[in-house]
Amino acid sequence: MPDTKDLQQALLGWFDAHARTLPWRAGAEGARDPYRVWVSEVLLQQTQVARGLVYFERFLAAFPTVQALADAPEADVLKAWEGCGYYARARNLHRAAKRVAAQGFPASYDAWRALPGVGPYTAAAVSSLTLNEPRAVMDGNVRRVMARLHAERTPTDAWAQARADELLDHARPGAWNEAVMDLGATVCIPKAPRCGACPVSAHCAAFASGQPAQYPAPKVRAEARAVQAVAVLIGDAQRAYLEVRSGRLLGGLMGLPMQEADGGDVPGALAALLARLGARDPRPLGVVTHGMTHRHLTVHVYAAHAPHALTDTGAAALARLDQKLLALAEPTQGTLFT
DNA sequence: AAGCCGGGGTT
DNA sequence: AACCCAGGCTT
Repeated sequence: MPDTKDLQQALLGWFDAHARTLPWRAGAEGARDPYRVWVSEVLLQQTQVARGLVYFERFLAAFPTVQALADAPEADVLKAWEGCGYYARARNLHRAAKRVAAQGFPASYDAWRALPGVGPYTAAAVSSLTLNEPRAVMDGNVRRVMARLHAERTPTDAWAQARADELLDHARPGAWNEAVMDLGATVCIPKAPRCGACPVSAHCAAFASGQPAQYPAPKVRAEARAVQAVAVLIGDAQRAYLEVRSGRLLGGLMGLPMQEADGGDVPGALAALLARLGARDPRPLGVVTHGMTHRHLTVHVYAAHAPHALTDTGAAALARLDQKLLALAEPTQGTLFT
């Protein structure tokens, strides 16, 4: 591509003037603190920067070093991750920290890629930012920027990675990667790109087309499945019987006993759940709806009695779903507005 | 290649 | 309420 040098110079010049100041960007370019960069990149998978900032500070306060993380019980790690979602990220980060604490930080892209929870994106980010290794990151921001530069409506992963590889500035790979992602996050945004503020609009085929937001075409998404379930509260909002969730959904976190209602058979699911718990005297508390990417949960919550040990709910790592379920049990303090 | 895994923001 | 966003792992 003839104008690659111009494009690189324009974008890096913009980045040098407008880079976001973020707590994981401390340290020399190409030689950043690997622990902070790694934690931030895992945290920022599927999480926007504004929200990631809160979790980053909380996580670093709880586990200031990779050794501290490796030494912590998994329950403590999940507690620090509570509410952030995709909890496999936290469990993989914890497993990987044990390896890093024993063997030292990986010294290459390939070594990073071998850690659990580190895929092509995270390995490229960490190896470029901390080792100055020339690896082009490819995430949602980069895919969108590449699609627009080339006016490509349907960029595949392989195509976008190849375009990112072509443009990578090998002299400053870390800064380049941050620059492309900052551009995608703050200027080349999905809905209404701010082309007037873009340092590379002169190189952009989508801008030239006059319809930059048409690139890339929106992805077809699977419809969320509606799921009915019942949950049983034994105890109250502060102390309740909690189970460790197993399986893929919210696995590893604590939560109220819950039972999916196959075919929408809520009474049947309630009966089955009460029988499993040896619980009696069910009393309806309310209904909670909770959206997750691939399903829309409607949970019918009942209070009941059973001889089970109660747990301090404030100390357990709970998903947002369970925080909503427990909120139904809060004592009614509603005299102010009645 | 396709489906699964949370949660929050915007409209 | 409906829609948008999105990396890694599993199958």
